[in-house]
Amino acid sequence: MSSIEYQSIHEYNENMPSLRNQSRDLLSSKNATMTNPRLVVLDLLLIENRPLTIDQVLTLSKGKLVQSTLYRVINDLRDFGLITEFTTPENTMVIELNSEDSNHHHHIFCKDCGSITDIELNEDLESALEKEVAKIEKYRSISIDSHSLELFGTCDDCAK
Amino acid sequence: MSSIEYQSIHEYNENMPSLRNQSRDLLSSKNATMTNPRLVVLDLLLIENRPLTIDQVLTLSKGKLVQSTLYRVINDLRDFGLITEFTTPENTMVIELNSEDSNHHHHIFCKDCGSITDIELNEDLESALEKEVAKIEKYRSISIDSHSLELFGTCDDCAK
DNA sequence: TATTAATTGAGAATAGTTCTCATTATTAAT
DNA sequence: ATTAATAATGAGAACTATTCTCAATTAATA
Repeated sequence: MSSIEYQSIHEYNENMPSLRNQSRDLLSSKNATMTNPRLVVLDLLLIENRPLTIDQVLTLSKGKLVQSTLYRVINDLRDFGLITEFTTPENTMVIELNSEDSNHHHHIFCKDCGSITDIELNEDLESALEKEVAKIEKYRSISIDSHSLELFGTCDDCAK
Repeated sequence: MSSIEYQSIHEYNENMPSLRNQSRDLLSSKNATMTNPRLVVLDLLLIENRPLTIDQVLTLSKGKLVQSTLYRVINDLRDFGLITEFTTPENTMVIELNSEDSNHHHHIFCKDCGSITDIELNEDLESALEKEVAKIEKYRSISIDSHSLELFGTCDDCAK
């Protein structure tokens, strides 16, 4: 994986009032204790606005996070319902903010640089998919809670 | 995960001539050296006819496989193109036979017992999906090699 | 059957994640 | 504001899944 993923166009520090307030709001909406590591993780997810791997979070936070704390904080934030956790095809853990307005979406994985991009299917296809899932449920007498479409390929930057 | 996954209705042993011959044929079709661990893994995938986790393979092989050898054999068989490797939502490695006649398919994961079931989408939906993927490729200027739909839920047995 | 090349078995090494527990920070109540 | 009670952190140990190492074994080739 190239190092491009570890760079950010944003210069993050903890003195960005509106950012920090958004993170505070997220924690207080869940009645969660407001601690620094939690705020740092939320700040990063808010400012980057994309799924991040553990390594990316550690790198982007520039030594402000202890690894064991990060893992614990991720589990906490997931339990609060603030983030979602998933893994790449190469089995790397990725976290993503559950924003209020974010619709159901899927992911594209670039096999070269490891970047992960959110995509939404067009409405017709998504509803066709849901109908098909309903059919499968009925036909197999199983109950399906959720589905996820993963696309694997090469992103534009890496194709060059 | 319940232990039901580790049981099999098949009584496997190495003296099943047609089974063993199928495994031999698979290896020779790839000009691969014919060793016992490789044959045991292929035998199991053939007789079980479903995706298997590492633990399932170890258990079903009843001590005939050494763990480090199993991992190496899995990598070999994958490199030969005989099996495919993927992971469950809980990050467990799963292997599956690449049978000649197996079409493109997807997986249902039961979150209770961990069973994995193959499904095929109906043709119309699969082709709609492919068209949508082509659109995404064009629109995002990326190239997509493959896609996978994962369904998460509870299987009939576990729903009881 | 002998020689060469490939694979195995057993355990050590590694990487990713979770656990432990004493210390520190946060919250709630005064 | 201060204090007491509760919760979370930091640092490293422990654990788990996977890969690596290498001498011994097995398979393929001539």
